[in-house]
Amino acid sequence: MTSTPIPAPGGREPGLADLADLLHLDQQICFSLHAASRAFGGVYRVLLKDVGLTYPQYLVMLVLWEHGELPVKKVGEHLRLDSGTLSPLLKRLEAAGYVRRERSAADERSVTVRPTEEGLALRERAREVPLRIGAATGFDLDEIRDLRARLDRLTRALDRAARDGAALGPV
Amino acid sequence: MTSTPIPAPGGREPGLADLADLLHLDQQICFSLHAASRAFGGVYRVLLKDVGLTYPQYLVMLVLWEHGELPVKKVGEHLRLDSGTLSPLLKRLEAAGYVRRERSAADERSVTVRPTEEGLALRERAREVPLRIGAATGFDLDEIRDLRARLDRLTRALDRAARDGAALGPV
DNA sequence: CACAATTAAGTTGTGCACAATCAAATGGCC
DNA sequence: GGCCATTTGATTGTGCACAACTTAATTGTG
Repeated sequence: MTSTPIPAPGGREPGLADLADLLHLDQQICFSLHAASRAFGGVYRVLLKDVGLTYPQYLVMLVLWEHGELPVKKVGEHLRLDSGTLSPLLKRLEAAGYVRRERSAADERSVTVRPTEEGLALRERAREVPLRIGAATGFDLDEIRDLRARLDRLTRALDRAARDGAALGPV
Repeated sequence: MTSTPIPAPGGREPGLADLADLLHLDQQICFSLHAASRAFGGVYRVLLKDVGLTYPQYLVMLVLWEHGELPVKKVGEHLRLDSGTLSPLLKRLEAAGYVRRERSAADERSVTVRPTEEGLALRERAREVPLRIGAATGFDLDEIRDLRARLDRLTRALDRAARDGAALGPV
């Protein structure tokens, strides 16, 4: 199939001004996202310093607090991270005493990650983090919900595009 | 000042359900952003592979294509990156032949980054990237604009919170 | 049972992000 | 001029993200 640069959902043909705009907006939407993600990282870094976790480690602990005990594979599915990222991260969490990793008896390929007592206790110390993050955003609940929905839709579209590469092929 | 966990802009007192919700939404908004940012990275990785740039390198080249020649400091201001990130990145771009770095004669502390002919030629090869990214998002121009505005507002709020730490202090 | 294909983790290598630190150059101020 | 704070990059160290590869265990199939 040949290129349809932007399949305008409204069915409207983009004019020249829109196209010129897009060449900038492209830069800006990805950059805005990148910047927002790093800004979040900065706030989490401050908040989690006392707790003793990095932001990705915090995400892993959130998953474990909720599910209690999971194979590495499942943790990766929840967070969309692969073993190349999780293996060293989990080792650091284990070295810090927050989780234990054990080979599954049922399936020797699988490694089960389980929060320790200390890891569970960490939940208390991180209890206030969500509210402070919420306050730092300056967004109210509805705005957060709405933004989250848009981002998730965006992620699904991007994942789809990257997977089947349909929109990415030669123009 | 004491804590006002979420200063609801609507003036509405958040109920218990909202608060419980927030403890999850917090996780979800930061995670959604994180995921969207990485999803973008994946699409850019595919698109830029042929061009021979990583996504952050592409951002630097965008800045240089637009401004022609800048001190490292200015590049960092445009992208919110510090020298610890830019120095090795720029060295890789120089090794690839896309930029040249020269000490400024006027101020020996400053290093000027200038795209080479090859670096400028790269612009042609990256010309279609924005449209393909736009197509991959599945968003139309208005949606992109709107999302960008929200993200920028979020980034400003988070930066402010991280800087003066007002919202981050002990509750 | 034997053997190929698949799956789960781990390992290695590259690159980005950022804190902390350092060195050199500059500019203001007495 | 001499001194000190500031500015600008570079360097070092830690950690995340991901591609490519390896190893070991499991599953499927003839």
